[in-house]
Amino acid sequence: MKFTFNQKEKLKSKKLIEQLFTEGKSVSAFPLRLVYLPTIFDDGVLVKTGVSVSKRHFKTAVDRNRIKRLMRESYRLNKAVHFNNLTASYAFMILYIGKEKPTLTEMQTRMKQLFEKFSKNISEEKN
RNA sequence: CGAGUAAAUCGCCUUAUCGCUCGGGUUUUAUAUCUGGGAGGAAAGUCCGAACACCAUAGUGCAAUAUAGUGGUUAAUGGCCACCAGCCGAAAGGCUAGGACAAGUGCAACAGAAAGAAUGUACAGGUAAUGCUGUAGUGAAACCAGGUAAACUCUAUGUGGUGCAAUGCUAUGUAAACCAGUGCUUGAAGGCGGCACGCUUGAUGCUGGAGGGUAAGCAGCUAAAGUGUAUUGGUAACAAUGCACUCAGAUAAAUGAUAAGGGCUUUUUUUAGGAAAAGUACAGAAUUCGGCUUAUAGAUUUACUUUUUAA
RNA sequence: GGUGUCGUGGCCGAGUGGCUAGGCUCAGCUCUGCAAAAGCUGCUACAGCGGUUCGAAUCCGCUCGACACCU
Repeated sequence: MKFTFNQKEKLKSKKLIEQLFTEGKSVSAFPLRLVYLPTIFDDGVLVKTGVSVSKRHFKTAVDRNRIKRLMRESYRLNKAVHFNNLTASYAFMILYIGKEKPTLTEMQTRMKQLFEKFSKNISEEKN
């Protein structure tokens, strides 16, 4: 896996997203929250991910864009380490539930914690 | 110099690494790689005006609604420009929904004799006599006429509706299926701007129930009332002509992240060199334009005013 | 992206341009041995900024916020 995050790796289908929120499970590492659901994709991509920030906590579009960009950036840099040995394929949605504007380093550490929690949950489910 | 007024402009830069997105080329159709482009003055609010698209855009009457000095400007406007008038300011200058109450209807709390079909206080003047006349007092407005239309209204001028989630095409699924009601020339239900008249379409229909599918792609989608500049006409808004340029097109939604260096501002320190710290606004395209309004750290330019105060 | 509706004390909610009703809550007092109930008294409001007007919650404009609808 490379440090990429292009169109194919983004979660775009409206239908899938609705299914994800109704049936999916979640892990959280404040201020992040990951909703996931095992899914099979037609185009052979292992993981599709979307990001989201609430309009309630951040009024202006500039702030929301900034946080989403940081989330995408930290996802891009950290996904290789954690998902290389993933067996099933998943749909992800990462939500920002905090109220303060984060920095990249904060975001990265939280993202790592989130993924560690996630892989722990997965292995427990198998056992 | 300070204080102020008006108009206009800019609103961080450079390099490297890792990414995102659109167009083009090569290779392959999984991709890989090369190359070019990639937020704003307000992209915002959606307050006006248009372009464009659809609604099968006959007509008459009644409603509804917008604007309001005069002239000009424009594709158009409720915008803009010039002039007049009124108000504010010492001035430069700013603000103004700025028609009509002698067409009709309404409204005017409290106070006051009295705010329209009702009557009189004090003082002064005057008379044969009397609110007959003036002043005071109340009030935003008062001696008999007025005020108020961002009150109804009248006058003049104008106005179809819905918005790119418009609209067209393709794909998937089944079902022109089932149940109940209603209707088929004795007319259900629509269309013609809101209502009425009138006109018109009209039956495999319309309404409800239960149930099924999609919620995806393409076009619309960016070369235009375009941008820059010069000249000419016009007091100006603006117009005409010449030359040059091509400048985002995403769709769970790209335009980013990090590092280093440099600008700029403030503070501290230092003896005029520098050093350190902090800060570097408002804010993110979504069919496209012309305005208006609102937010905005800081910087620059031009023109003008100057009562006071200092020189 | 577009269209529309609304904003009055802590909560609900009425209001012709002329002193912003009423109920619930809260606080104090009366009553009680103490509470509850009841009674009396009080507190806190027109989303913000301008304009029209003698006077604005009300009329007009702008701004802010909340909610609903259109695929």
